[in-house]
Amino acid sequence: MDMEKLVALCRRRGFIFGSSEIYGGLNGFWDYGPLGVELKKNIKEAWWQDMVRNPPPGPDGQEISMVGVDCAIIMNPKVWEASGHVATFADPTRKCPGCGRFVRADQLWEILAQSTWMNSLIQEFAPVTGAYDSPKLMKWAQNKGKKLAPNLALVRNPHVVLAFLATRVNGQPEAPPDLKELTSYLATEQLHATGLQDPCPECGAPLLEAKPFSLMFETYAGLDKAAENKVYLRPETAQGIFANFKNVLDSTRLRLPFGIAQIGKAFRNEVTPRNYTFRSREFEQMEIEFFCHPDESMKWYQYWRDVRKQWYTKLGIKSERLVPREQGKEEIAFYSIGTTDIEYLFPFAPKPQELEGVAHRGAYDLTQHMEHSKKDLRYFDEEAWNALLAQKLEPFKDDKKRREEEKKKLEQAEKSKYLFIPHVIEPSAGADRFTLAVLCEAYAEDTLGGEARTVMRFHPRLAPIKAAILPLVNKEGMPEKAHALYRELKNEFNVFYDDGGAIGRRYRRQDEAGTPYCFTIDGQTLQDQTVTIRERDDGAQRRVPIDRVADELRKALRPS
RNA sequence: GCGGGUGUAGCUCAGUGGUAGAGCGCCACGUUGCCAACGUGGCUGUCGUGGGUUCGAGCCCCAUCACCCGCUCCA
Repeated sequence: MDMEKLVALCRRRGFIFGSSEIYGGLNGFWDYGPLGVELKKNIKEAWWQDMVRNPPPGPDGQEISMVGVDCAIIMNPKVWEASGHVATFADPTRKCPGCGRFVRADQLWEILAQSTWMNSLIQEFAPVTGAYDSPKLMKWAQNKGKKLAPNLALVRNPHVVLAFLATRVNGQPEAPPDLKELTSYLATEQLHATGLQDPCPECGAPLLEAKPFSLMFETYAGLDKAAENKVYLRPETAQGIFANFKNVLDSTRLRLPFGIAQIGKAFRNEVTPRNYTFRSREFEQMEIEFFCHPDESMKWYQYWRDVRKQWYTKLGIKSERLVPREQGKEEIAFYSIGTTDIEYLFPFAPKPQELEGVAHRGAYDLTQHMEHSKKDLRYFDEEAWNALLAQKLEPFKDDKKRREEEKKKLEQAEKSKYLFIPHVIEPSAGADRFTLAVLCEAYAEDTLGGEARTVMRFHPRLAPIKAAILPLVNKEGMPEKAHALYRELKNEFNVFYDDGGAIGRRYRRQDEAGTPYCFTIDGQTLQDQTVTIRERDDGAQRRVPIDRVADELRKALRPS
């Protein structure tokens, strides 16, 4: 499938526009048009219905407790210190003017030690003493260096660089330069103008000064744009859930295990927004934090991994394009016990791309918030504790004094085992990413009755328009009859009335919008009260009594 | 940020210095009997933006902006 064709259709039919397009747009931001907003709304509603209001039974067939929240986008900035976002999203980063790469300032030397050109260069030095000789370095600069580190000062201007280095070595023979200093000399072309410089691990060019490169959008709460008023637009919705963990517990009578869900916007100042809406700077997440006992967490991790994959399949994503992938050790977050990415093979990328991450986050988040907020976020398993008490105290039920003694003993010895920080399973899905996957998956070109057509094969639950109501021709009372049906269905469904142009053209228009059904009122309708149902996917037609039409739609739109 | 590409009607594009065009779409009227029918009429442009060269610039030159494609991040 050709991505450009999809983008063109989305624009032409009003699914997706570039944000603020009349001013030339804004990179990384997108608007949903009349059809797009319905599609995305249907996706979010399907998720809410299937995950929050009616999640599938648990691993042992039990009911799952799920509730929702809707938190503010802007939170107390301490939330982001606790979550680790301020630290990991705002590391001092140095940019390379040569190749444009960003390098974490604090890891520069570790990264350099692994770089290709550095490893090649280092072989030119004597292994133990670190001594060097100029002709060897000159030779390296003129051969290997040209390929491996084209922007390195030593490569660009070897005579000058080696002269500087010689001056340094001869000037202080009692204190020879260490490898770090040596490398800096080799990266410096104009010592007196710039001072010693640090090379880019990729191309060797002198790196610019370190700057905090924050992926979080910043703004100010209040009129005074002072540092103490700085706040962030949330980079994920999850932290609102963790911050409200205790509120939800205290206000709902929920017991472990249970989940809290949230759908909402999140913002990341991505370096490179790309691939249509796939990597946007403003996007919407559908997140669950499922809290459970540490001993049961693996069971729940597997449960959510399977439930989430099945959900996508159920809504029409073909299984061969949808792949769960267990993250490897090198990419997994340090606090995570296991993470599965559910990926979709988009037309724009050779490899499947992440739609959702199902992460086992252990007790990391609640522990962090406990430390930073100084609030006790532990969970006391009262039921289990009471059950234990009842069992252990049973022999002493007639001896009140003895019972109290035993109870005290038990409390000292056992009670702490029932007080713990829950573990968390986090299925975190991208609403815009799934919307894009649905669009890609739905797009099809086929022939119908010998004519080529473009059709969006959305699952009926997701289709922006559920049905079109069409009078076959605009006479003999057909428009009136059709309009009455339209008025009735409109109470319950998003339906569309169209009497413009020939019937064939109207069918094709609905095909491009992905409308699964067309109800056509014709001459026969006026006699026997039946209408034609025309199916989007194959153009097949059948007659149905006009008062059964709403039932047909209801049946097609039922979740399971 | 860096490199490469693109920018003319809603869309796809033509227009190599001399009056801005075509097809599709869209709108109106007529027609209509199940798959992008037909007829008639109509709307649509700071030729991305700013400057320069020229008697004259959509076209040549400079600058600038936006978007697209490739490089470290991620839902």
